[in-house]
Amino acid sequence: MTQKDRITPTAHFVEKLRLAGLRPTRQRVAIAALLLDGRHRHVTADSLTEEITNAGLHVSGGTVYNTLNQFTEAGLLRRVMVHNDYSLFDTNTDHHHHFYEAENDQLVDIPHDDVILAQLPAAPDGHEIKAVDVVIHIQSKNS
Amino acid sequence: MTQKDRITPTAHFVEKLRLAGLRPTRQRVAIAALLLDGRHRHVTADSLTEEITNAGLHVSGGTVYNTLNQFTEAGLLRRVMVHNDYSLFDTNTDHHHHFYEAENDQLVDIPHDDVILAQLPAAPDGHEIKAVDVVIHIQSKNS
DNA sequence: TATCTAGTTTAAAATCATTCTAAAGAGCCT
DNA sequence: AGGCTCTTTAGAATGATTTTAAACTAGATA
Repeated sequence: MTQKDRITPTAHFVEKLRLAGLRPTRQRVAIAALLLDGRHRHVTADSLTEEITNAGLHVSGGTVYNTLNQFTEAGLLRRVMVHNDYSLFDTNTDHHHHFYEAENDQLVDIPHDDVILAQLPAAPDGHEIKAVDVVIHIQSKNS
Repeated sequence: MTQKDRITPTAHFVEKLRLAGLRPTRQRVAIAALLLDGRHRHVTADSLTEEITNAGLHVSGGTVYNTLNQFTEAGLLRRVMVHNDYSLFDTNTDHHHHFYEAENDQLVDIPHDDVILAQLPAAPDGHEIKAVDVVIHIQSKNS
């Protein structure tokens, strides 16, 4: 297969990584191709490793973690806090919030037009707001 | 010292635990006396263990964790999600939110009169809202 | 008050996500 | 190609939390 056959050419991700100040290694390009294709989803180190394996590739565990952290630091991913059991990464870095259903350990995006924050409190003296994380915990009605 | 000398008599916590459906064991009463005295603060399993030690008592690590979880389940404490490194428990179970300063790993309550949520989105079909967690990440301006 | 039993506590081992380590490998500039 | 630095790797280490199996206790009952 030629490069032309791909929807998103490798060169695109190489460029994206360079812009983020990350050297485009084979591993990082592969992970970028899986995660930074514009689709919005939530991954864990584990689920990503599985995807990599399913794609017939191999990236060591340590590198998966490093890459996830580097991508987050570079603003290519967003870390979502829902519990202390493991880290969740969101490929949607736009400002948005989540519903979290503990029963199934399921995270769902809140439609962005469902305005939530009408007003933010002022940050304490000498500080500025960096990010706002809203997690609405939900449960099935029959419980 | 007599029971009368104490600000909050042990009987009060024994009752509180009974109401929560928890057998008032020596360990649980001790922890309740430390955490459920009405003061608002944030503790970790570690900081609580330290407090217990400073009070001249001893409760095993496993029990500290169990108790923290049971109190949370019973609604006597609230678990706050700020990072994946360890669990934080809030003795203030009222509806309120937090500022989180990653630099110093510091959690600060948002004054309850600083209204944030003007409107909540509807929960997905068949679900209801159990809790809303808002964490505003802040950082010092000179960085 | 002595006895019983289910619920608790204990110390220690086990778990598990994540980070660290030291050595081998790969971009990339000249 | 040579070389220098950044990366990756497998495996060991870390650290918070949970689990284990045995010892203990609250509270009910006789």
